Amino acid sequence: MISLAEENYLKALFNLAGQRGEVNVTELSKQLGIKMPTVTSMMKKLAEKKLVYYESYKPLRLTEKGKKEAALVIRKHRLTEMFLVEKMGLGWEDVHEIAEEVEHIRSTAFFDKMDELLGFPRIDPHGSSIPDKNGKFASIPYDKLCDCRVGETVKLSAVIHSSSEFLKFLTNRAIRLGIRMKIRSVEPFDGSMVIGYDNRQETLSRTVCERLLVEKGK
Amino acid sequence: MISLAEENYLKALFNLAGQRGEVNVTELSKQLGIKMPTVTSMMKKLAEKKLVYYESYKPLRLTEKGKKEAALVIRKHRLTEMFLVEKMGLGWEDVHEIAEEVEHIRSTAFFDKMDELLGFPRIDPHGSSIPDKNGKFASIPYDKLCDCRVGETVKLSAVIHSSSEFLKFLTNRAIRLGIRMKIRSVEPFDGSMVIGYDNRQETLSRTVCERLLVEKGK
DNA sequence: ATATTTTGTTAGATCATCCTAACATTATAG
DNA sequence: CTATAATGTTAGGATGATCTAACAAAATAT
Repeated sequence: MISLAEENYLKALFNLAGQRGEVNVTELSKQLGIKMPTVTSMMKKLAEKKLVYYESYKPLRLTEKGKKEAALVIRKHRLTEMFLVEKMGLGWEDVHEIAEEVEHIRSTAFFDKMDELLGFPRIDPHGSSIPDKNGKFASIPYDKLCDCRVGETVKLSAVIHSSSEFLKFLTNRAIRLGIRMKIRSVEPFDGSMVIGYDNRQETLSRTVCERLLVEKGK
Repeated sequence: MISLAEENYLKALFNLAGQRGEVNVTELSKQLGIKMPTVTSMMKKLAEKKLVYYESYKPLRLTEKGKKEAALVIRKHRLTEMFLVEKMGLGWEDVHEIAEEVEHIRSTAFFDKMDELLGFPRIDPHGSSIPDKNGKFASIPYDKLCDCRVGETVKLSAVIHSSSEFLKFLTNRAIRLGIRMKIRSVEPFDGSMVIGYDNRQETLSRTVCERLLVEKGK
């Protein structure tokens, strides 16, 4: 049995693990707001449960089992967020916090029902992939907006690591999932882009463009 | 701040407190499946928080503050059950267990939204009263079926302490909220009643009749 | 009215999760 | 290539919620 605390560690590990799948104790500690010694001892416990690979002074990695468990928590989180937004009419800014609690509910029937009512979506309201019942992510080949070229027209399909500030930023500019954007120009100096959409035009910083995932030729 | 464990004690105290509002340590211990010494020490803690009146060897009583907090948990539980049944299409038998977890979610917005989507019901799918945001129960003057007299016709409006076995029992006999029942006879020996409804007739034990809440003259 | 049973409390332990302070290792910068 | 900084671990302690064993009070039964 995986406790609520353990689930939070697994989820954080999953979210922090980049391409290499490695995470520092310091990073994890900051992400969770939990002091490093506590993290270390929890890593030992998770290692005993075969959920993480842990060796002193080495970076942390999830085992396959750990990845699956993390994915199942993420599934519950994302289904909840989507359900709250789409079926209950709550605001994007409110749902994350609620989902942080709901994601720990044991009943799979509850989440499977949400899944069904939502029509088995593979993408959540933030544009992130929703793992299936087995913890598998559907791989959807997105490109970062910042990797596109001037003149391309693309469809905004997902948003990375959305904080509520970021979501407000996007909302304020009427940037939402599904819109077509045309890249009018790129500033070589700082990588900011001028984007046209919906009869309007905005300059987006590199930081923003790295977080907007698009599909080309759509 | 009231912890999850504390909320469970308050809820159990509320549910066990009858007319007199008093509960034994033994009863509470059995209800929660927690050993008596643990209950005693929790009572001391809740007394410090002004949620219960506690004196050694005396029955336990909730304070007004304790009643309010308990009512708020019960509100969340009942709204959840109703939402799961009415809006998500889950079965009555499944929802109790899920609601036991959901009821501890902090966000009041979440439950207020359920309330709104359900049309601000004051009665839940089990026929129990749903407290409002301030922890107030709408007083609905029900009578127990067993307190009615032969010949009376009454409307079934609520069901007390519904276990899934009890709900199945009722379903099997097509006894559901809203039906009119006529009391055909009462057995003085054991208090069982013969009831007519929907062109059928059933004998209900005293135990069952104590759990069926009805409105007279309706 | 005393003995027995039931009920409730105290004392002391365990387990999970967290903490701080001190120490150890690894990485980095002169 | 050492000195310093950053990162990670160990040791020991706190808190919340639980337990068992032993004791105390209250209720009950003969």
